[in-house]
Amino acid sequence: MNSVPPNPNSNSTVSNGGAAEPSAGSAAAPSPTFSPLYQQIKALITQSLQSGEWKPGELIPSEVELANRFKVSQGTVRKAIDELAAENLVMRKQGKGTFVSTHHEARAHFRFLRLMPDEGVPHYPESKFIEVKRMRAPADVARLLDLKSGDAVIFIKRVQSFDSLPTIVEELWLPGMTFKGLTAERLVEYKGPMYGLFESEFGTRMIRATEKIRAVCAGADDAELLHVPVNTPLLASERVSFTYGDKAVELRRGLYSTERHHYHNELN
Amino acid sequence: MNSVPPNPNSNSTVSNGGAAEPSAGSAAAPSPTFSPLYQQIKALITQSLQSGEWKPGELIPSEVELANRFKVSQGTVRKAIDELAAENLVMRKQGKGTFVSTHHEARAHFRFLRLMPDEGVPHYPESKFIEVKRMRAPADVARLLDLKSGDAVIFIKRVQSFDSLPTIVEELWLPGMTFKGLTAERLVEYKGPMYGLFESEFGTRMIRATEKIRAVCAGADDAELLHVPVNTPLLASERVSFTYGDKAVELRRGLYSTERHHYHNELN
DNA sequence: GAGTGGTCTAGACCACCCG
DNA sequence: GGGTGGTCTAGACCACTCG
Repeated sequence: MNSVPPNPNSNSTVSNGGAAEPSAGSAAAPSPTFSPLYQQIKALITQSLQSGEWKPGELIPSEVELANRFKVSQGTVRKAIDELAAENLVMRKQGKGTFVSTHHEARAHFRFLRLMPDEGVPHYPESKFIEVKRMRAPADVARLLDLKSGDAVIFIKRVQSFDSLPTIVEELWLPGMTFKGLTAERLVEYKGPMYGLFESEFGTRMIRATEKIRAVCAGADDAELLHVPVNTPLLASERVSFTYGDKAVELRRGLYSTERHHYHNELN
Repeated sequence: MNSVPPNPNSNSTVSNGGAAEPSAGSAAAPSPTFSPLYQQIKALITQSLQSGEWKPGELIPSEVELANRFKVSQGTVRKAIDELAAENLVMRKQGKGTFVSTHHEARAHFRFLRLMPDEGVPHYPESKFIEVKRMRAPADVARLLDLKSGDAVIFIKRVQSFDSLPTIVEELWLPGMTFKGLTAERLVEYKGPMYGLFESEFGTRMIRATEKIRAVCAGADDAELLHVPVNTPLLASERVSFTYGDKAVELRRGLYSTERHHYHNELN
């Protein structure tokens, strides 16, 4: 019994401190910056996602294939993919394979849209665009998007309606660099969530976002757009969305009418 | 090579459809209700948590010990504990062991309190209790807490202040059954988050919650309590909190002043 | 039946903590 | 130095999908 091969830590493309030489038992400090193998694999897979080697909606190579490619065991790439799945970058489907997540799916639509109807089933709103223009980033926008004040940004203002009832008025700022060529026409003709368009047309996938929410009173303009009396209380949300590498690529300020809807949240 | 023992699926306390008999290869349908071993282990561990065999803050048995107890491999209990840790029921500490999570820790305090200061570091507010009484559950409260209308509930109203500035006014309803003996005195003298008291004194641990958020205008009473003008816009939150077994054990309705604070959320 | 993800095991070794 | 969680491997088998 117990005659397993010495497990030479399978040298490979990736490693920690030392290059190879796993033989002796007491040499080389345990590497001050220790990073597990599966984290390195995860980073490599993430790179392939970011670079577009595997596009949203597509099937990525199987676990065994990736294990061979990276010269590690299947269990290790498995753990890497587990984390990517937990972060919604990838979706596993037993018997079929692992797919790159996409914002073109019913499942993804309510990951960022948290406004739910008080009654009835959630559904996606229709958009009406009020304004789309290129401009220079104001100081506050520049700061949140990690740009320089005065850098080119695209500004979008729209109203979203559920069952023809205007409920959300939103202003968006996007880095001009990243969204070169985004036009009002393209926005209007596009059906489905805006993040789907960003992903398909500009190769920019929203990964996560942070949101700050307040209560405010409706001003005259917004009251008119939302068909509510002036001074109606509204939810005000400020959202910054991030793509790969924690890069901020969208600032979105929304006003939500909460007459027939509420902001839904799960605390875990 | 390749002379591993036949892996008799190690019969055990737990199992799926068939009792044992893992020998033949083609008998017994693959059990219509298949539940992985690690899920069964997870359920068993959860039972021990719920029953109080291991109390909040305490060390639970080591992975190898649990593996022996349940007659499974360490890897299997590991996967079970992984999920419990992901659900915040348990906390792993390398080199020390696995501990039952508790609401008495700085880490846990902001899991349910999402109101953050616009500037400065988050800290926990001071409470001032306005009212504590036993009453019969109104219909809407009964429905949300899964009680019968008229069942005994405890009603609590309090104001919470950050740096002596009143910011939150909250009304809570708790099932009288679960929180027998909860008094105003006990609440007042207790320092720290209320969920800590619930856990220590009543053996009821809050696991998760759902929240619905709206914008409203301050009425006269609430405006006075929060030191804001009447009709100031406020965030209104309705939270239902759950303990083990998805049992609702708290209804909390809060009004938040968002002059100097905001509701913070992460979208993943 | 072949391929993919999902489960389970057994064993080795590593990083971390503490007495 | 011994215990605990954390990583990694290798291999077997299961559940699911699809042609």
